Amino acid sequence: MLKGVLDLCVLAILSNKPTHAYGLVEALRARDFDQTSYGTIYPLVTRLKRLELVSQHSEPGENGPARNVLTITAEGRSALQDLLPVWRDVQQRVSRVLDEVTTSEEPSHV
Amino acid sequence: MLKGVLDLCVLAILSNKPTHAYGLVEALRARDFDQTSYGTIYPLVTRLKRLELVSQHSEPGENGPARNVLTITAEGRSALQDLLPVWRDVQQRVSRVLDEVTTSEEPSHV
DNA sequence: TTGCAGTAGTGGGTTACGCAAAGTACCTTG
DNA sequence: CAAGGTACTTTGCGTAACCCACTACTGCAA
Repeated sequence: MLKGVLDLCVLAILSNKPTHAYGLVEALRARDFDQTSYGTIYPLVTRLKRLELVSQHSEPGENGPARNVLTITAEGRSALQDLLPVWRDVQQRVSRVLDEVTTSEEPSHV
Repeated sequence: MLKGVLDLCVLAILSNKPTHAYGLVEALRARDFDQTSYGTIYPLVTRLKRLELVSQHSEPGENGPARNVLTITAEGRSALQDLLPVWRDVQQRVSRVLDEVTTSEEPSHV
């Protein structure tokens, strides 16, 4: 249902600017997705490539080996636009259920 | 990371009033969790029982077989209170990443 | 008795995430 | 030029969640 939010995040980041997988991990970690590791991102990227939502091309590394830079495709942007409302929808549904809790709880402490 | 939101929803509903598993499915479906099925809820409930977050007692069914009514335990309420901020946190992190998209996208077509 | 609606439960398949480890290419230093 | 460090890539395994399909049982109505 809502697993795959990482896909969404990766597409979002890529829609800003092309990045290589290693950079994606750094970007996500900088955004408080601390536990995100290479073992999570690389298979995810492979999946996105297979679905042709991102394309990959090699660039000579500035200080290191060549980098496989990932660029979001038109299809990827389209998928992103499709997924955005899905996420917002899930978010709303969950929030609505959770609101029932706080409403029924007396706001005693805190 | 955020799979398991259903657990959160179930706990939230149970915190309002005790319900049997069958009723949980109905409650969730009424809240637009359309694809939620018995095969999803029953194992989930079993898990919650094993963790002692909910307790179960049998009640004579009004129109049908006896119902196994689920009640949230104190431990369950505590877990719920712990999980709530986690969800809100994930929600915020994701939203922040996704905001980068809409910000960088020019609002041309719809 | 048959049939149907309400209720309970299980098993399998798919997929995603996290961990850990390893392998490769480039640069720097000695 | 050799050694080591760093940037980068890749893979495999384990765990767990969700969905689907199926079975089975109870009670009531026709």
